[in-house]
Amino acid sequence: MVVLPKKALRPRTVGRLSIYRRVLNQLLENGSVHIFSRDLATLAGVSASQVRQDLMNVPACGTPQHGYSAIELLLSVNRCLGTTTRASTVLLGAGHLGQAILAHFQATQPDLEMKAVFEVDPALVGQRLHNITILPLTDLEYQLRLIKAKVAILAVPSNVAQILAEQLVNAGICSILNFTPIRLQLPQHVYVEDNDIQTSLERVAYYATAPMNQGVNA
Amino acid sequence: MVVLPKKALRPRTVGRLSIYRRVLNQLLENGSVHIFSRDLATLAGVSASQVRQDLMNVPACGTPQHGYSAIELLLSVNRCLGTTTRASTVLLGAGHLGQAILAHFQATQPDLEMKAVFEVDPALVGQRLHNITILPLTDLEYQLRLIKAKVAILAVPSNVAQILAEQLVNAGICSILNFTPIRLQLPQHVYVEDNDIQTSLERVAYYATAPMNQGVNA
DNA sequence: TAGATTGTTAATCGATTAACAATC
DNA sequence: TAGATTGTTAATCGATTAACAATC
Repeated sequence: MVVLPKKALRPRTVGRLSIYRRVLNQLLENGSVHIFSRDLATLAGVSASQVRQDLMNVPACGTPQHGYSAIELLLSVNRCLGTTTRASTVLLGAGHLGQAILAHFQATQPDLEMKAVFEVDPALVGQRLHNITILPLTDLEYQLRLIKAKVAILAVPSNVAQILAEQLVNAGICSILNFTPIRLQLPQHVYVEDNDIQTSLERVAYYATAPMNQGVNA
Repeated sequence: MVVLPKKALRPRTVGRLSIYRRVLNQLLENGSVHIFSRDLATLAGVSASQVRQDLMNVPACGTPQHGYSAIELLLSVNRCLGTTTRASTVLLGAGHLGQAILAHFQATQPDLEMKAVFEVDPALVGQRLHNITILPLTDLEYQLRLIKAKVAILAVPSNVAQILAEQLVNAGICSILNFTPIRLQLPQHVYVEDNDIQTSLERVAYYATAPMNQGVNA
């Protein structure tokens, strides 16, 4: 096991490490002490090769006899994904989807800290949601700078997605989780993750009827 | 342009065709008649090569002078993705996320027809949501067979995800949109699309702080 | 016609899987 | 020790990009 100079992980690797982390937490709750790559693979829905390949980035340290120490591996993955500082986060859009996302925050406590919720609908502005006051979108950029927001979650109507995204970037946001079906046109340095429910729906519709013979599974 | 015997499209291709479809609809609303692969590419956030590669599956028929006819291309994509029959769909879980998904249905009318909503919480059972009565999870399999459900959307707590998924498959479901963070263990013939908000959150968190130098964009 | 674009094939790139020496 | 597993490199697979003849 060789420790390389730290390098950015690929998005898919980060996704799988995040899954391994959850599996490990679950295992520890159930009293497991050690785990083999094969078993971790099964629980995470990937191949054993993939697990070992991913763990090269962590880095992990297993033995042929017991595999990996569950607790050590978990700590190592945490260190790799960087739980040290919780990035300052804002949510745009307090509709059903926005509220569902806030509920996720409550339950899972990711490496993010929700600092503010913004909303156009005047009926919602001023209300409190999970202990966070809903702010108007009018002085968005000022507020973002004030709280030094780094991450934004975009759960607003399509027609305002691009213009709001540009304001976000202007105000220093560097990572966006985009729930709108619009493909945002932004500078390269901004990380954008699209979570497009509309496309997801159309894909399950397609495979409900289409010839799905040759194990085309996701 | 050669018409090949129809073959299942790959998930990513389906996703992009779904995006092209939306872009084309928008263009037609704005009065565009023709479109070049390069412009479609820009609007969809992909390369022109990618667009032409995808359109080989449709198939499309463009000219060097005007590119593609927007309306013909749209119809062709629709035919390819198969809008003919709307697959019978059910939603499991009527929490915030479930309600947000139902709202998407209202707005976008995908190639799915929502037939029933199931929920454990007795307080919600019996209520109506977007004109659909919320049913209890007790006689799930019977109800699914009754309405010949083909697609299921899973928006339930993690701890019941696997057991419910198995019931779904038993009752003839062949395509699942999985919003839980659990990786479902199901037979190969079932298409499962994971839309894991928790992982999405952890990924944007990672790229908010991590070295994100070499255009690692999604 | 001249020139830009299409449809398609070839090349590249990245991600996953297989293989295997080292190891406990 | 014998045997199964790790860490790592090589091979494969699939997806994206580049190239270019055909074309309008």
